[in-house]
Amino acid sequence: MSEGQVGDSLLFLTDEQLRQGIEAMFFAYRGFTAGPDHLLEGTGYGRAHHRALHFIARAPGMNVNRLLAILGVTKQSLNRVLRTLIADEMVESRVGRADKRERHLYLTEKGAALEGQLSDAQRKWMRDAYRKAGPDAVAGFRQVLEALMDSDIRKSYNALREAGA
Amino acid sequence: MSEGQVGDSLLFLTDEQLRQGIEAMFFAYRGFTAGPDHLLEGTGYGRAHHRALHFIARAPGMNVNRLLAILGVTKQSLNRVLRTLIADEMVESRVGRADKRERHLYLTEKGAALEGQLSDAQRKWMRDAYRKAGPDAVAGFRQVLEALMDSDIRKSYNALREAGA
DNA sequence: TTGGAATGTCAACAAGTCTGACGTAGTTTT
DNA sequence: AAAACTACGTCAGACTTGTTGACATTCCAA
Repeated sequence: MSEGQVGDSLLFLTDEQLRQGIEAMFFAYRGFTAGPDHLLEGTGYGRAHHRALHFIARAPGMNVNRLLAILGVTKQSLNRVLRTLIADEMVESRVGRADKRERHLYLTEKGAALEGQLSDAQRKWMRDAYRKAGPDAVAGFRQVLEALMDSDIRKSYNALREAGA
Repeated sequence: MSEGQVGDSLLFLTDEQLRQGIEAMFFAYRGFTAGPDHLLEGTGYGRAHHRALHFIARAPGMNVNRLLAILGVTKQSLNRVLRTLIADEMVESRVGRADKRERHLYLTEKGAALEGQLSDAQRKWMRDAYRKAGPDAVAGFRQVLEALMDSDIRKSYNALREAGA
């Protein structure tokens, strides 16, 4: 692509700067997921289970379709994860009252305990990074992340923000 | 971004703020990888191949062990990827001059062309996000990402930065 | 009431990761 | 020179997580 070295105020957009950003994103994502991944080692659960638990905790009563859209996987893929979580009594699936086709998802006590453990580890990692970088850096971080999202995904993200805030 | 309330300098460390950061990271990573993933659809290659191509492009002549450490996978896993890339003449593996046990990796013209395509797509996505967020946000973004890395990984990251700059 | 759409489940398969064991060539140590 | 170690490749087997295809149930609207 070779944006060529433009002028001063755009100099941070050289290919080299962009490449560094790409690599930073790659490496940071590893650090970001390492804690929960490690906690789940040998439990029979993996990252997919963590994600499901996270969003069910975040928006209890959510139906499967909604969760599907958030996670961006096929329903079959999610179903396998959900099946084991339900069998292990981590998640409860209740038939919808208004529409009986729907299944609404809730964490059990056991599920909430596990989710809390994973969440704590990940939040701690995130908090330490935030502290190191400082509040202004955090604001910028969030701005760039939001700009990196696909526009459809950004809708899910904002819906969750509003629900959670 | 609308950090909402805030005001005092520590409010950004509430659990809710941290959860939003975690979700933003998750969703942003998806947007970040979607371009190359889509380009590779139906080519027989996947994200693993992209990563290998990226780092070989970044530091040509790198040996297998070094690449292994950067990617954080086992040699068996990397080997499968590398085997197909070499068979398809995307990557060339040359016996080391000083130490003949080592294999040094280079992109062929064909490999460089493919890597360029993938890289262009990802840089374009990154550039657009950077433009939307602005230079100050980018600086903060990079600071937080660096703080999110595991310390071992940060060494690889910085080694690449020095090599590339 | 009947047919289509939405929701969710079951089954089979593919990609990519892992561990473990082994082979070969080259290097270093003794 | 022999022994030990290192770098790399490969085979085999397993697991997680993603995919498509087929199917059952439920709802809604023509």
